[in-house]
Amino acid sequence: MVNRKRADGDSESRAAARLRAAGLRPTRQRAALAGLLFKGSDRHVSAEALHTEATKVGIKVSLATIYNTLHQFTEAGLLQQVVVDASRCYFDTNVGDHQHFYCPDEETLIDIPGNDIKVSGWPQAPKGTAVERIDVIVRLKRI
Amino acid sequence: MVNRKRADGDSESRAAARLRAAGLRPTRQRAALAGLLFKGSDRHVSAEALHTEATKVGIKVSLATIYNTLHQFTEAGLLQQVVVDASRCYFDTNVGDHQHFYCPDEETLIDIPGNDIKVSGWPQAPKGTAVERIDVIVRLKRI
DNA sequence: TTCTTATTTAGAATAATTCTAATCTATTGA
DNA sequence: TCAATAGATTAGAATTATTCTAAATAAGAA
Repeated sequence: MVNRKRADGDSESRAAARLRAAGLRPTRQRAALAGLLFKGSDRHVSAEALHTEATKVGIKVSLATIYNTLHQFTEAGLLQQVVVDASRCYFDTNVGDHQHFYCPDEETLIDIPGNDIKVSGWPQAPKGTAVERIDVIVRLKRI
Repeated sequence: MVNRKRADGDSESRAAARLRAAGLRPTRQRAALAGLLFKGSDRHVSAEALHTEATKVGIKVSLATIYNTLHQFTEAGLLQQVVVDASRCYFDTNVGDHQHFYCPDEETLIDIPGNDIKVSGWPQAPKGTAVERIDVIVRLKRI
């Protein structure tokens, strides 16, 4: 019998390979969190929400490690930060070219494919700087 | 002789009229802060920075009032909030159609006129919602 | 194994913001 | 003009999200 703790052991070992490729030591916590984050379709998570979710499925991890991990993943290009309002920040597993709808009422983000939305005509970046990235938030209201 | 505390009494009384028009009682603190905010050209201020500035020019006002006032002004359409990263939020005296460059190194915002920059092609807003506003942050990096 | 170094952890510290309850002040109307 | 009242301001406590710290643990190399 294979040494395996859970049914999703596969997604964790895939995660481990992915971490190694990104230059991150695949520790138990990082592999487990990567397993959660990259298992299904794209997600937008807050640190607190991920901590709650991890705890719920039996991953023992501290909130400090959640923050460390989210930032390391972001550094490594596995995640992207989306800031929608003061002190409400999400980590997005979709790191491709895309933008977001934001519903303040439900505090949820919805992806807008980069192929759909276009930004054009910004002025030249100030001397000594270059454009790193362009973030668009299409803010919604309930009607 | 006219009853006037400072040379900028005029900008304060203009501010008072503006507050009244916005449905806000023109108290001493609000008039003084409006005087600071709307005197010159457009600005991007943080709560802390405005408090420091107010204190420096002799306006006696608590930080709580700064926050209250900035939010009330925003409600009233005199200011607009710009969120650039987790827990760094600015209030913008330019409430017209425009967007921003953001330099993370210097933590400064630069206006991009709405005539210059264009966003197009976003999908239909989800059922029951409408687009309230579109915010674009052109993030810069030092080169 | 054992060693070394990176990682994780609990809990303290920090920072920005909001809340609270008491005090004060602008406006209203007598 | 003045008192009443509703709204505004205040200091300081509370809250929230996040980061820091120093000790304990675990991964990878020898």
